[in-house]
Parts: sequence; structure tokens; C-alpha cells
Amino acid sequence: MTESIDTRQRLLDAAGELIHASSYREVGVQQICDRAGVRKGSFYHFFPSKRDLALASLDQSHDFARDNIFNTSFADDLPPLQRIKRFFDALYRFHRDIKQNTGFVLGCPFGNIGSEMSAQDEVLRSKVDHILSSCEQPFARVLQEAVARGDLPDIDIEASACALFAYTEGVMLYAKTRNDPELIRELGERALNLLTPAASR
Amino acid sequence: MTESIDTRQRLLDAAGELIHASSYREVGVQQICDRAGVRKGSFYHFFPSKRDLALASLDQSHDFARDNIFNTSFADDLPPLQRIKRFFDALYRFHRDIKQNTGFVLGCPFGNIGSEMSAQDEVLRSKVDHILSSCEQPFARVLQEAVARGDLPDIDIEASACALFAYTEGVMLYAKTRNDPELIRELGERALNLLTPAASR
DNA sequence: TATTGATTTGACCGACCGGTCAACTATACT
DNA sequence: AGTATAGTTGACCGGTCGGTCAAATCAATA
Repeated sequence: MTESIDTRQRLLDAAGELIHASSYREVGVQQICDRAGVRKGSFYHFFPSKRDLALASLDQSHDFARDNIFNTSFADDLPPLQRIKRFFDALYRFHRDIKQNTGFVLGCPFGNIGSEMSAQDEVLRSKVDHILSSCEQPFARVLQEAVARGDLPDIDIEASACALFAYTEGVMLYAKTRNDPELIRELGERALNLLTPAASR
Repeated sequence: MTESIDTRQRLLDAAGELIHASSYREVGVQQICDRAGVRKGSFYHFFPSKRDLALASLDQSHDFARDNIFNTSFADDLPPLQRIKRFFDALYRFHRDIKQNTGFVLGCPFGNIGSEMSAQDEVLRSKVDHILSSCEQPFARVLQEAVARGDLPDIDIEASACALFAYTEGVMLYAKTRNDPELIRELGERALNLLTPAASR
């Protein structure tokens, strides 16, 4: 039992890295096992299926994002709307570093799976759906605070948070397709525009 | 030669439908041939590889989108900014109809491939990149016109068009992951907000 | 020391992957 | 009629897919 937790963790890490770097379908069980230094039989001792590994890996990536991007960016040592700017800056640095290491902008681990698998696998779709929802919450909290402070007019908090994170997903997809992390910086600066009611006509 | 053009076209149509409904990797050459009523040997008479078929299919989908969504939405029988609203309405109806037919919101055919393949296949990435760029152009033209009319302040046209279509891609990805086309309507209404300079601090 | 349960191993399964190829057929031109 | 060319067919290739399984090994407990 001593090494086993480590085996399971290595499988989770390998799956997270490989799937983020390519796609769910592209990555095979054998490939994950190779990177983790585990035989295929052991894989199926810890995970009943490839899909279950992916689900667990998504949870792990979610925890990582919460700890290293969301919580740090939205800490209350800055005024509310500045935290959103800090979020896009953290997002930019995250993807820039990945590109330096791999040569590619890899996009959002959740959006990637959502795009690839939502119409194929209801369980994966639902998992990604819930993760994206929980990503909206820090935005909703910070908008609430900004409205309370008078930094924003009385907007629809939930809808605005949803629009903000949808925009974030679009920006990451764009950066991936252009293979250019700078897009996240440039487009991130425009995120706050989404919050001010539009000019009509 | 009589039937051959039709064979090629049937392969293109089958590939477009199948790949949009699932993913590039998920769809096999055999599956495409089955749907098109073509033997695999014939497939490789018309296309040197699966990737080349996908490239041709992307071009065809691009033509379709231009004719049936972009050109109709951005026709100048409405004031500039109203055309953007009309675009999101057309986008909503497009995805709503697909969901009625298939049970799923399938997202953007270009964004899907971009998300799945950009880090795996430089040729596919570049193709999607160019298509997304050309999708920005109608936005840029309409913004230009809106600024000239005084409907918008003197914004950065190119960057705003890019932000708008990135938002559009994010909205489609969100709708797919939620499997709810209504999100396109709801979030589409907030698109114009992106154009008005933000409240700062 | 004997037993138990967790872990590991490697061989194996049928199905499918993208792609090739030689032979065949149908059509168009001389 | 003869020939060249475009199109079609079905068998075939090595490799990989996700997943299974019986047997071996390991560590902890009794």
C-alpha cells in the first residue's frame, strides 16, 4: 500500500499533462501508463476506466486552478475590479510559461474537454459544466463587491460573471488557435468593458 | 466522371456533419465512408489523407457560415450595431436548430477543431486560425461604420473586432458545455458591452 | 509463520485505426 | 474498335485502441 498512492498520483499527473497537451481521444491508456511508469494492468486496479481517470484528473486540475490562479488573483488586497485585471495577468503568465515549456499554447484544460467531449459523453460534459460554473463564482463575488462599493452600476451579477468567464474561455481558445499567449494579455485588458452597459443604436 | 464529383461532395458533407457532431479524432475514415456510401479505396482516390479531407471540409463549412450567417446578418439594411444583435440571433437559431435535430449543442465547427487539434497539427491549426481571422472582418467593418456614424467612440477597431469574436467563441463553447442554446441568446445580448470603454477602479 | 488483501505484472482479447494496392469497370477520346 | 484515363472495389497492412485476466508479489496482521 505504500507505493500505491504514489502510483495513483503518477497516473493522475500523467493523464492531466498528456490530455491537456493534446486531447482526451488522442491520449491512450498505454501512453498514460508509459509516462507514469505503470503497467496497464495496474491502471485498471486504480481506475475502472479511462473516463474515470479523466474525471479524477479534471478534479485535480480544478483544485490546482483554484489554488494557483483564482484564489491568488482574487485575494482582497486589491480593489475588486483590479483583481480581475490580476486574474487575466495570472492567466497570461500561466499560458506563456506553458508555451515556453512545450512550444504550444494549450488552452483551458476544462474548455478543451468540454469542446471535445460534451456531445459524446454526458458524464464528462456534466463534470466540465460544473467546473466552469464554479469558476464563475469568484467573478460573481468580486462583482458583488464592486457594485457595493459603487465602482459599478447596478448590473446583473450572475449574468455578468457568466459573460466574463465565457469571454475568458473564448480568449483562451483564441490564444490556443493562434498559438500566441500575448492575446490573453491584450484581450484580457478589454474584459472589464463587458461590465459597462452598452451604447445602443 | 459523372458520379465522381458527387462522391467527393458526399464525402465532404459526411465529414463535415460527423466531425462537427463529435470530433476530428473520434470520427474514422471508415465512418465517413459509410455515411457517404463510399468504399474506403475511393476515399483515397479523392483525398490523399484524412487531414486533407478535414481541411477541405473546413473550407466548405466556412463558405456556408459566410453565406448563411455572416453575410445575411451583416447586410446593411440595419444600423451597424443592430447587425451585431442580428448576428447573435442568427447564431442562436443555428445552434438551437442543431440541438433540435441532434439533441446536442455542437458548438463552433472551427473552434472545436482549433481546440482539439491546434497543438497536434500545425496545418489544421493554421487553417482554423485563418478562418477565425476572416470571421473578425465583418465585425471590423461594422464597427468602422458605427464609429463613422458616431454610434461608438473612437475605439480600436481591430482589437474590438477580435474581442467580439473571441467572446462569440467563448459563448458557443459555453453553450456546448451546458448543452443549452439559450445561453447564446442571453450572452449575445451583452456582446455590445465589450465595445464601450470600461469603468476603471 | 500463516494468512489475507492490496498491488503489480505481462500476456491476451476483439475491434478499430489510417492508409495501401492491384485489379476491375466505366467513360471519353482517337 | 482501341486505348487511355477516371473512378471503384474489396482485400489487406502493421499498429493501436480500451479493457480483461490469472498468476505472481508484496506488506501487514494474526
